[in-house]
Amino acid sequence: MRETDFVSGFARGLKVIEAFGETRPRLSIAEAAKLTALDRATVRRSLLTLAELGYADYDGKFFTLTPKILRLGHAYLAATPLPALLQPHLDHLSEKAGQSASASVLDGTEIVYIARAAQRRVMSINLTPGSRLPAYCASMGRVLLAALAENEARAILARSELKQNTANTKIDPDELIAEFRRVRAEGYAIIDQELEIGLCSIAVPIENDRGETVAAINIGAPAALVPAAEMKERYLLLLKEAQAALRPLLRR
Amino acid sequence: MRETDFVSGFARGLKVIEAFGETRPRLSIAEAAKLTALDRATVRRSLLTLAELGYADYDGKFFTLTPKILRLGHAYLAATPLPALLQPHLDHLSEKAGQSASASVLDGTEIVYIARAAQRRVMSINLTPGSRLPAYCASMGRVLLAALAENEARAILARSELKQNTANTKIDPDELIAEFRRVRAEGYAIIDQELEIGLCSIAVPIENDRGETVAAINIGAPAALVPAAEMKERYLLLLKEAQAALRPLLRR
DNA sequence: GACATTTGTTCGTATATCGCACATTATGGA
DNA sequence: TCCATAATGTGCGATATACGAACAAATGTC
Repeated sequence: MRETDFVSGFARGLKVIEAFGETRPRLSIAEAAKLTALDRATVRRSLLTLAELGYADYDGKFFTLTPKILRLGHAYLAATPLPALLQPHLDHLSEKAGQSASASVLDGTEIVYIARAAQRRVMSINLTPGSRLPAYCASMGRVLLAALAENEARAILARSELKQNTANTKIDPDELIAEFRRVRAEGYAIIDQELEIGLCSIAVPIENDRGETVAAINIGAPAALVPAAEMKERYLLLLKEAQAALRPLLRR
Repeated sequence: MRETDFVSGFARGLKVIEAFGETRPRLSIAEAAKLTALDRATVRRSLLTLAELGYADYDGKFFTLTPKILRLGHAYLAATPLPALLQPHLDHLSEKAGQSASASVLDGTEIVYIARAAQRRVMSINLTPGSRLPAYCASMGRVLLAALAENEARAILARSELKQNTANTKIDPDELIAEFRRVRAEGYAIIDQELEIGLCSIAVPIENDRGETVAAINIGAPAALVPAAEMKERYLLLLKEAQAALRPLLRR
């Protein structure tokens, strides 16, 4: 790609959108400039452009995103066949297991939920398509990282903020790499309260007809009801059935 | 706003992202140019920029969006307090009613789902935060349109593609405006299979402490189990309780 | 296999954007 | 109330981008 094939104004604008995050519903021009490390004048132009197009509101002081911004992310969910293909299988899994079932893909150091069939809430946070969790301590993340070449997985771990969420959380890269080997060999990953106390989950990879891992699906359950030791016997077969049913549907 | 406070390169790029839709998971440069009515050279630069930043993949022929694009929409859901405030109430509603409960806001002629507590699937389509439905034939849409000044509501109807989805669908603007008056007077809207055969729903507005309508919540049920005539007596009180509980929480 | 058509890429130039420095307007504390 | 500080708004030169057209490559058609 040549230098001139890059529209820096566009890239800057996207960076500004992403500056709106967790604890930042409203941003002033100066705040957005600090967060993005862009010039104030540039950020101001981007924000005014967003407002002009209806993607943001401006009260003269603060900018807030409008729901119109959801069109951008939704373009992916609507355009990609994967979520729609997975959804009925998640519904079925969720009903059979009586627990929540989800699907996700890898994006950098995080997993991104692309479909979900929820039962009663068990996690403290609300997961919806688009939600993100750190890959290293999530069952689907383990499966997706295990599918990579070992040096790639190690590189992602190196970029991850390995945080001790609970007493169970594994944060030693070597230990994690060893776990990835086990996941590759046995075809599933189980998480026992490494992300949040009280939550267990089991995940398997979803492969296309060439055997390439394109996503992961999981079932999550309260540790009080389903101890980690029972996850495998209760849910692995169900997950494997979905995995087998999906493989021929995923061409290319 | 001055002419030079608008970054057209950014606006063009956003238009390109939105070109990826329902039946268009993969776009060539020429296709994207047609859809956006932009010059091929311009679209090419935007797409290459997206690819460079990891928001799109490029195989030399077609571009596809990557899950990274979900960060943009998710910035809104994470940044806005409304979805998080509504979610526990939707969970409660859903459990009490044994049906799906949702919340949405208005964006142009459409409602946008911002939170949802789903039970068994009843609709043919899968609704998640970010999903859109035409406002004129959805219960939450009726509530949100009814909250506007009548000329504004009429303007939105004029821009809407009023489609006869089922035999029940109301598509006459005057009839719809009359229905909005009833909704304003009585404080709720009921849809009896106007969007899809077999689906009924009832919605109420969510107001902030100043009485401004900021969202709508609803309960949807299969018509076979809950006839439209029973929706009110079964669910209106539950919805009103949630409405009352939320009002003092929504400041500003 | 040659022609017509579509698609992708490159190039020069007119034009719009960027970042800086400065002007102006809010904000907050004594 | 005043001043200090920070935030926002603006004009301008240097620079980067968009446009349209022309060219190259691929695709489809007969």
